Amino acid sequence: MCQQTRVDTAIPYYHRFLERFPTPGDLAEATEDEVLAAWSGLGYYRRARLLHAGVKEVVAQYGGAVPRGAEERRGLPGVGRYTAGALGSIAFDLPEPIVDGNVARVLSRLDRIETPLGRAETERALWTRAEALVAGPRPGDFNQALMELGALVCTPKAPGCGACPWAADCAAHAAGVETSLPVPRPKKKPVPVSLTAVVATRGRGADREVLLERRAQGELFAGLWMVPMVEAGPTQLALGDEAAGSLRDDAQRCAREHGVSGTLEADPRGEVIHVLSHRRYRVRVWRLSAARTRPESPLVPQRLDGLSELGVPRLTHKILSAALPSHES
DNA sequence: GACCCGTGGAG
DNA sequence: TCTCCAAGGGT
Repeated sequence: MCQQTRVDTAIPYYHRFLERFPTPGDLAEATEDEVLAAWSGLGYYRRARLLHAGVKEVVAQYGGAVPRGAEERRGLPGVGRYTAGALGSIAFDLPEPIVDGNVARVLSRLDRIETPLGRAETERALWTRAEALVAGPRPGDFNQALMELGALVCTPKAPGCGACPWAADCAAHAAGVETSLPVPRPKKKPVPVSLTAVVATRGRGADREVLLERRAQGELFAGLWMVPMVEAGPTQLALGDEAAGSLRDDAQRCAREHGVSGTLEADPRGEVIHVLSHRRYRVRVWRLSAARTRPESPLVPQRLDGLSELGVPRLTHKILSAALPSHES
C-alpha cells in the first residue's frame, strides 16, 4: 500500500483491509472484486492485484507465511527489490538494504550524488551505499530510521540540517547544495486526453441503477468498474469545442458502441478533469435515462448504494457526481 | 532505459 | 492554482 503512496494516506486503508481480510488465507480466498473494493480510492490498482496474486502464492507454496529466503521473497508477485529488502530487514532481521524515495534523498545528499535519479549509475551508488550502511545491528530499525530521517528531517524543500545527526558527514551540506539534491529524473507532462462519458441509469429513487463495465486486463483501470467512455472524435478535435453538435455525436457513439440505448439529454451535465501521473483527462459527462442494453452489451446494472462493494476509481465517482447530483464521494 | 500505473497532501 | 512527490513494480 505504501508503494508510491504516503504512509498517512495508506494507514486507514490498511486497517480496513486487515479487518476485512484478517489472515493470508482470507485474502487468498477473496474475489478480485472484494480486494479491489477494499483498495478503491488508493490508486495504482495493479498493486492490489499483485498483492492478491502474491498472497495466493504465499498460501499455496509457503503454507501462508512469507518465505525467509531472499530469492523466494523476491520472486513473489509485487515484491521488487525494495519490498524484498523491507521484508528481509524488518520481518527477518536480515542486513538487507532498502532504497525508497526518502533514502534516495538522504543518501544522494550524504554522498553528493549529482547524477539524476533513475539512472543506472545513480541507483547503483544508492543501493551500494545503503547496503554498506545496513551491515550492522538491528537492520530493520536502521532501515526504518533512515526512511524517517528522510521523511522528517532531510525533507525535499527545507531540510532541517540543524537537527540532522549526519550533518557533519553530509557532502551536500558542506557544499551548501543540499536543496538542489537529489537531481530529479526529467519530468514529462501528462498527455491531454479528451473523453466522453455516458452515465446511463435505470429506475428511480433508491432503486436507481447505473450501467457500469468492468475494464479489461491491459486497459487503464484494469479490473475496475467504470461508466462507458470513448475518446473524443476526430471531428471535435479538428473543430474545437464550439462544434457542440459533434460533442453529442460522441455521446451517441459512446452509447451505441457499448450497446445501450435510451433518452440522451440534449446537453452535457458537466466536465470532469482528472490528472494521472502520465495523462490529463478531460471528461465530458452526459446523462442517459431509461437505459436499455442489447444482449452483447458489456454493461452491467449496479445499484448506486452498492458501489462500495466494487472496485471503483475516483474518476468514476467524479463522473457520477457530475451526472447525478445526489451522488457523493 | 523508457514507459505505464492513481491519488492526495504539502508548500 | 500549480508543482512536487510519496515506505515502487511490471513490461
